[in-house]
Amino acid sequence: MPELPEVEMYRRYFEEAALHQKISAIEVHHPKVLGGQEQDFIELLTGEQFKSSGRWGKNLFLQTQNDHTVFMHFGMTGTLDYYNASVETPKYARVVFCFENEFNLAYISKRMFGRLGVVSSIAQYVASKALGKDALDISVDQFTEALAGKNKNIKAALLDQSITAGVGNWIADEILFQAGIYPTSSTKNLNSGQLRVIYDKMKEIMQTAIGVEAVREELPADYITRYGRKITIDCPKCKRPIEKTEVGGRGTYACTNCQVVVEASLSGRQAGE
DNA sequence: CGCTATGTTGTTCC
DNA sequence: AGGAACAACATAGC
Repeated sequence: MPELPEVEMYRRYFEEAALHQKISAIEVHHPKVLGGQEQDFIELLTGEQFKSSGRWGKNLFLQTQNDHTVFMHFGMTGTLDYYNASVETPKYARVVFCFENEFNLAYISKRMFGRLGVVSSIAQYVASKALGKDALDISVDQFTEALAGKNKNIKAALLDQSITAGVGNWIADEILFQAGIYPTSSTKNLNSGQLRVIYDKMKEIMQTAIGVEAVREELPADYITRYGRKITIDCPKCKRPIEKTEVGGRGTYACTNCQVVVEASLSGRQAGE
């Protein structure tokens, strides 16, 4: 379920569980998630110890004492599991790090959309994927600059990892709901005040989600993503039904009453600019 | 059976 | 050039 807050939880879980232990073996149950890197991956990492971790957007990085960096992207259905080697390997475990203490760390990917591998540095990976700044690190000026000159709907822009990294489909909906802006509004029509609100909500929602350890049911009562998609809810603010549409090819939830479609201003220049 | 799904990438068309 | 639309990837659940 990994958007930025979930991946941050995975990072903390990893830090508490699996640092400073020698990797005695690596089991590759499904080579495809390594993207053809299987031999290098095993050779470079066997015998190493993880000493630190990092995160950039939805990507997790595990770094060894000899400065090898393992990247992990989880697709739609990935997670980590640290477990005693004496118990059964978890279902959908694709790559398993076996440590000398008889515990294993499994990279799990049910739908096989996730990928992992070894790179020389976080910076190298970020550059190769052309990722924008992490959604928790980006400044409002950098956010505004990254959107400058774009003409795409704001929801697609938020999901664009090259603009800012870490926003997924649910958080994009939540940001725009909390900001009161309809998802199809074009970035070119948003003024600096509106961009500021979107930026502030993005940070606030990320931090709130991390604060509840990414447990959806513990999100604030006025969040539309609190119950997931199985429960049809009414708008927490105006009580009218939440609309389900498709924007940018993704299922999209919004309130047509509380979220305004921002149109081009007739004057050609907007107030406050 | 048909449809949808917390994501990314590549193609094609405009 | 940039953006939209769409398919592909693999699997489960409704």
